[in-house]
Amino acid sequence: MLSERRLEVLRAIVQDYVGTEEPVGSKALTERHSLGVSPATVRNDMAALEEEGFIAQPHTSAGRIPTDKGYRLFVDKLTAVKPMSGPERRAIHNFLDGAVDLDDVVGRTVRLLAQLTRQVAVVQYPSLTRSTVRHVELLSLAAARLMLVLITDTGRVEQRMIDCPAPFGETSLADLRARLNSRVAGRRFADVPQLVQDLPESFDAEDRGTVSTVLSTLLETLVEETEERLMIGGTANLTRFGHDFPLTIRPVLEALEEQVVLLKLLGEVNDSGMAVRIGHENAHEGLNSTSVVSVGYGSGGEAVAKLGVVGPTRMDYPGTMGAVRAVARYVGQILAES
Amino acid sequence: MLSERRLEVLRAIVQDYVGTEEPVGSKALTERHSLGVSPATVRNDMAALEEEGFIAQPHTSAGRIPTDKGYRLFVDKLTAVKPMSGPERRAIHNFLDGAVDLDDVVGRTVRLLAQLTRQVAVVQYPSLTRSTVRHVELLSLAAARLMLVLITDTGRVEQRMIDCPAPFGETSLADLRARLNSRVAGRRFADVPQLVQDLPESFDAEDRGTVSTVLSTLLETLVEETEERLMIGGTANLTRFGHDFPLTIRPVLEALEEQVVLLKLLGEVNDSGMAVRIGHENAHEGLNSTSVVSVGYGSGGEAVAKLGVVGPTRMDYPGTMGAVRAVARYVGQILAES
DNA sequence: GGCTGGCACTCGGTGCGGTGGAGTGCCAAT
DNA sequence: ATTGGCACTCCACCGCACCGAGTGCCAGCC
Repeated sequence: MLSERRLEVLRAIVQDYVGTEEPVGSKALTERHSLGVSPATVRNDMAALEEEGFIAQPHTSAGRIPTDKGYRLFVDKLTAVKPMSGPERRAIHNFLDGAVDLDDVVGRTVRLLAQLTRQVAVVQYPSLTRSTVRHVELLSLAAARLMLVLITDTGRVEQRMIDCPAPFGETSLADLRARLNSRVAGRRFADVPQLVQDLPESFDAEDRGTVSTVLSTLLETLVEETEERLMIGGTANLTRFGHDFPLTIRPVLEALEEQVVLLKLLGEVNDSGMAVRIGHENAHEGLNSTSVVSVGYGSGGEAVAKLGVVGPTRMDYPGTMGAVRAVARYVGQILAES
Repeated sequence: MLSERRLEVLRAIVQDYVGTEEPVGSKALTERHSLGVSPATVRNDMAALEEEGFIAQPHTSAGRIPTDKGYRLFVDKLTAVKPMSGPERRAIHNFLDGAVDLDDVVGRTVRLLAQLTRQVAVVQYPSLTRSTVRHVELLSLAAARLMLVLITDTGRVEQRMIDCPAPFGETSLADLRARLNSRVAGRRFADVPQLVQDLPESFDAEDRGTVSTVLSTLLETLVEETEERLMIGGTANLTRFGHDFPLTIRPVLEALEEQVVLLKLLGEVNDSGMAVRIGHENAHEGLNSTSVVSVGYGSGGEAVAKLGVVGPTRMDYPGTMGAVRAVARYVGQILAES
């Protein structure tokens, strides 16, 4: 195992490198941190750290930079989430509090997160399958044309057009609406399919076709929308990194445009409720030089969606994690209130 | 006025520069285009064009590049919109046809446009004020809690929570819903305010407060949402330009994140229904080295929103304009069908 | 054994002068 | 009005030397 001081050296290297964006040498380290030892000693420690794969040098006779493995150790053992200050927390709350609807909440969250972390922010809309149904509405638009509107407890609304196989009377419509709602209101979307399974049977033969159509549209909606929506922002922050970066920025922007990739990115969340993926830990190779900090958020105790930040592996992990956690917490509150 | 041949030279310069991204010289021009004159003659023409401000040289003894004014002349007089080929048109239609709801239509449109033009695509959601009301729905969520849902003929849906000053009975609710719809359904959103003005008066005193609250929420929604929503995509395409571009790309990304700027960007549309803003013609200075091609689209004859493309001034104008026009046309069709 | 100062070495970054080539402007001739 | 010829300009590229930060290693010291 590495000695205490060597870990301290690694921590110092990470901190300095994050700050300066330049490889850090032994002399600079001893000057900026009171390690109580000479540069020569630090050099020995660095050699050991390099041997173990925590740091690397871009070329002989340059300073060291942390490897993905080094950042991993730093995040896991050498640092703690940095909490937001009181004023910051208030500002977050105030900013989110003015939102008028779900789109607005998500939009504000993205902007806020991008601004706080000065990185790219990604916010997933509250998922349907993990939400509960607040209300199902059926509107008659024309003789054989219906509109289905789904409303979740998180304020999300989905709608679909339905062409009925046969005209559907206003009373049948009211009937279906009432029965649907009594069965599914307040229940989780995931449970809807089995809750409505036997519904067509209780209708007259002539209406049964339409009822089935409506139900299958409803179920389709649940499936399609499991492919979640999300919003991103702060892409301009990408330009703050590496001066080399046509090469760096291109694949990142490309990855950010693919919903599927992004959703995977937010990925699983660990014990403490927060996930940090560093460099090559991200499956998508365009993101091999970025890190992702993500966390679930929700109106109640349970997570209904995720949000996170994408930035260079060389990022301020404690600060970023603090901001992400704080924002998630307040978004949850806002959703619960609405 | 400039002679015919000089215009021809300008056209050749624009085409070559767009293709090669490098300043074009007199010799290269005569080789790649059959102008029927010698390089020396072309040099004279170039000197004249430069005198008039249509082209410029980055430095003495380099080739010429078109100025904004040069592109302007090119777009206005020297070229025509390039129509899409049959297969391309079919592909566009097929791609858009699979959309399940408005978000999906807009999302697909953005991706399509970005891919066709290989530039940044911007698509505005159909505006509320220029749409007509399909239906207004009022749902009772709790004793004194309502949800207002607005549905437009373009498939857009807006919802708002309403806290009532007093409990509101189911019959009153049905009454209000019916009266509201009979007044506004099929009418333009812009006309709604005056159509509902006298509605509270026809209700009992006890319900009047709630009715007013509902109406004011409705009107607020119209106002807030006049601040339109939009979607952008294809930002990765920005990296294809100028190798110099931390400086170039940064302000563009920043501008793209500001809704307000973007909406202004789509701007007015000229006679032919298409607007082209070149370089400094864009008010926002981050976009001084980009051009914007925009056009209105709509389900009927009338435009309900706009879409467009943002790219370098050095872009393929005929092709881009063709793609933008074609996409707008097909999106209009899709919206009309739904 | 671990820490330190000293020292030779490596290697990327920077500044400089020379060269080549593309492109221009001008002019005299057609 | 067009053209070929010609001198000139200036950027891009190349090789070179130099500088300095940083390293690895070693001998000495605690």
